Amino acid sequence: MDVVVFSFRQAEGIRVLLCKRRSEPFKHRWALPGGSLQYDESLERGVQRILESRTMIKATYMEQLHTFGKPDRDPRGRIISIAYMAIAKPERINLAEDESGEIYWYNIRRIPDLAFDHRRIIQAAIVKLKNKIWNDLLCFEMLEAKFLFSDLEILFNSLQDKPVERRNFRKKVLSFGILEELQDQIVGRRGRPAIYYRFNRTKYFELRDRGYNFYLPQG
Amino acid sequence: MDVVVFSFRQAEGIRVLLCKRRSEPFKHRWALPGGSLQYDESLERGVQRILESRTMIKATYMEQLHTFGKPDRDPRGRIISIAYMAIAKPERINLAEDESGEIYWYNIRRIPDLAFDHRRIIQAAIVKLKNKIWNDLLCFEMLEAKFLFSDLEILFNSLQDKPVERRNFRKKVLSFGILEELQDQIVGRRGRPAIYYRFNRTKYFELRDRGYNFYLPQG
DNA sequence: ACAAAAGTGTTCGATATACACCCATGT
DNA sequence: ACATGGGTGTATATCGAACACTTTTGT
Repeated sequence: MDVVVFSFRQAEGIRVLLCKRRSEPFKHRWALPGGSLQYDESLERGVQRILESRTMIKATYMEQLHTFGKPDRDPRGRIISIAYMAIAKPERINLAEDESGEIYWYNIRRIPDLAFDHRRIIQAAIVKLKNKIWNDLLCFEMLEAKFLFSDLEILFNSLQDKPVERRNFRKKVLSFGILEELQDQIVGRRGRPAIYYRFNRTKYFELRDRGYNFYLPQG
Repeated sequence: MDVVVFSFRQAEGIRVLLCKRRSEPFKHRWALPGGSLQYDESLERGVQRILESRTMIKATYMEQLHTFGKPDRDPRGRIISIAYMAIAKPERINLAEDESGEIYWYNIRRIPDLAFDHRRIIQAAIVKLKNKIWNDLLCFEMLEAKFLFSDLEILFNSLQDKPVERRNFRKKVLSFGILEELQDQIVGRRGRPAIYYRFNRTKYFELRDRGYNFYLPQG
């Protein structure tokens, strides 16, 4: 199994977690965190176990991506990879200072050469992430509990070429009625202070279950 | 691997191909066509081979659905199923006269008790089919080369409770510019004769590649 | 005062929605 | 003639697209 773990911070953009391989094949190449499923664990538990044992990072969201099974995808023989897509909150990111370590968060626009077919897997995960963010508001899984509207804006912008139109974007997102404005303001920065928002998950699920459509235009 | 094969005919609606199991476990229960992947074949080829050997039916469209891996999903032990969704054209359907045979097309609203977790797999496939039909016009994969607008209408109606509004539906679908009106008319039926249409796949792909959005409203 | 970032309203065009009658054939 | 299924047009409401200036703070 392999996992594509994404995280987001305003300063760094969207990043993917990679591990440097310690053994052949592709020794010293960067690769997705991965490993073998144990006999009696579910797929989800297996992915969690592998991720945590390899990287000490816990995913806050996880979903099956695709199963990759080309006969020649692994030089060791017939190995099928059930790939998962996951999201980790930025507060969990405190390892890996630079690329010289064993683990590193790479910006999705600057992925190095990877082992196996892992580049393809990441591409597939990015496509899925995009869809989920635009259609299912998965964006809120990528933000901290309190966030600024500019965080959201930058998150969306890091997934497409043309930036969103701020006024329309704001209007539409707020119209869903799933954000709570906090009294808190961010200070100590230049410019007008921004308002913090919180995601109301309960309301979101309520609407979702009633078939409400969270599609965001201008994607 | 297991396959959920769908087909459609105006008279019968959307149906799923099921096989009666010949061996334990779940002997004599209905189940999805399935089998084991061979060492050196790709997932797609494996599914095709299994489907054809079990049922003599060739799928005209195929796509990976999901991998099901609960530890207890198979009483024989840890068996993971990579499930595919497929579509067969109605002209391929000429076996299986009734439910007493080995193979039968069951209407998706009248699925019997199934072996393993196959009911879940079918549910997942139906959700995916719905999405694909509404957003990617997968509907045309389910129709014959020549078809009537009423075929389309009935196909859409068999996936949702409220019927589509005929005038709006027609207007929207025609606005995509991917249908060609044929000179042919259907005869020998009561009522005003209907016009045959043909799907222009080339135009469809052209538009698709330019990011055209084939979303159909009122879903 | 100025630079930097946050916030806001309106107009216009496109498209989804709602709705009811006429048409062409077989019987 | 009538029953059956096929085909069509228009008016209204909603929503997406486009667009530029004001506000509030730090320096």
